[in-house]
Amino acid sequence: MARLFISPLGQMRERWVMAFPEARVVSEIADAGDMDRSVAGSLWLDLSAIPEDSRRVSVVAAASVGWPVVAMVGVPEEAEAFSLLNAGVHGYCHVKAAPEQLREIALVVEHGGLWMPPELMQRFLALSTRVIPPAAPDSPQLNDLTSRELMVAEQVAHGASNREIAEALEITERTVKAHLSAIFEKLGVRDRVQLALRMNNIPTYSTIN
Amino acid sequence: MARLFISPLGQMRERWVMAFPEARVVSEIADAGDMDRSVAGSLWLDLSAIPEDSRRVSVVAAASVGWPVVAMVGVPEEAEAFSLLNAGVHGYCHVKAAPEQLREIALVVEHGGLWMPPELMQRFLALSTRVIPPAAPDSPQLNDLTSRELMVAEQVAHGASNREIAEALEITERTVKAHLSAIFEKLGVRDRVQLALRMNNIPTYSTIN
DNA sequence: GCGTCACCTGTCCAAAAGTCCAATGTACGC
DNA sequence: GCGTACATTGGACTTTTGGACAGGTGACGC
Repeated sequence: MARLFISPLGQMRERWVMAFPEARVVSEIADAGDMDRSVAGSLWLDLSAIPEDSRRVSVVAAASVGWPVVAMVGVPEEAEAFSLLNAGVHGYCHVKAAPEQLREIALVVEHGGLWMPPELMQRFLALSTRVIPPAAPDSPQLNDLTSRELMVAEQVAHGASNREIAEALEITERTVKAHLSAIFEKLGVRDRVQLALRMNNIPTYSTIN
Repeated sequence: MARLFISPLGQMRERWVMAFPEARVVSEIADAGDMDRSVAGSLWLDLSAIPEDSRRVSVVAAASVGWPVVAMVGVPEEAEAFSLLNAGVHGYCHVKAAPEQLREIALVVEHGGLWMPPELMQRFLALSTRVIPPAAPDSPQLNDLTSRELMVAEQVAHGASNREIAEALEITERTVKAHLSAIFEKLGVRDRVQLALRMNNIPTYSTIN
């Protein structure tokens, strides 16, 4: 199993060597061209010295290699973690992670898994229902809506005004309001904002409290 | 490393034995009470024979044991995968997965990772920006907002009314409106619904067209 | 000191959103 | 046929929202 570290400094940190004595290191992704892609392995990106706004492009470039990519940062942060996952990383950890942990992470990502610090993982799982595509809403109560009501609700879920909905469905604005009142009642929300959030599987204050 | 299978049939499938000759099996989660929790291990839930609507509770019960849980289903399906992840599973696979794959999955989840079929994983990562919590939005334009404006925007993102925001921030409803006007202007949205969607990284008609 | 900006507030006004009560037509099952 | 659910609309009304115009404070840099 081959491990390639990419660090602007161009040299291995002590911990990395302890975890993977045989690993190689380059200072830029472009320098990785000569590696043997026929063997399995993983790519380890040191992002700690790279400015926030160019991290994502580095990740995308690294991901194009084909090996799973682990992003290492100075301070793991929720929003960034999700952003980088979106860019294609399979691992996200502290740049000063202990050797045993590095090996653990390698094990996970090299076998098709996703790894991030436990707190982040927990948070990520808790929020995962949000990624459910709008086409497949999970709220059982939505079945209570009539077909027409559902059409109106979907428009609201996309930010449409009453007038726009009326035009789209070729009915009166008055009728839109009637449908909306029925929808609010059935779903237990109080206005279109909460409806929009509900339709997109996003919790609101009223659903929390 | 201990593996415990939970299957309504109460017996191991051939593939499971091939993957983990030493694994145990029980027919219900409640029957797992006598196991030794001091050693590390994983829980494998056979959900193929359990009706859709009670799968989630089974998972929650299993997750409470403390070991990582792998859910095995007849037909892996996107929406269900995300729902079960939310319920706490760390693995989601086909109930008829090959022994080598089962071992791979075990390796991943037992080392803190998340495993699901590659297609689902890819889809999941692609959608992951959606889970970005409102507290840490990724839209660059949000940096233009002042701290106070951001507070108001976040409240709206959770479905709060002007009155509620005013109370929460201890300011006048009038001031809330002033902040909102500034927010609409800066973010280029026209009303609170679109703001709420924007804050949650959900596209609206106006952002599409 | 002076300009700028964030922050806060006020009044007035108009539009949008939402509710209550009531009515009509249509489709469908028993 | 009759009851029920649905879709549609109207009138009248209240509440919420958002914009226009105007003004106050305090912090901070030059």
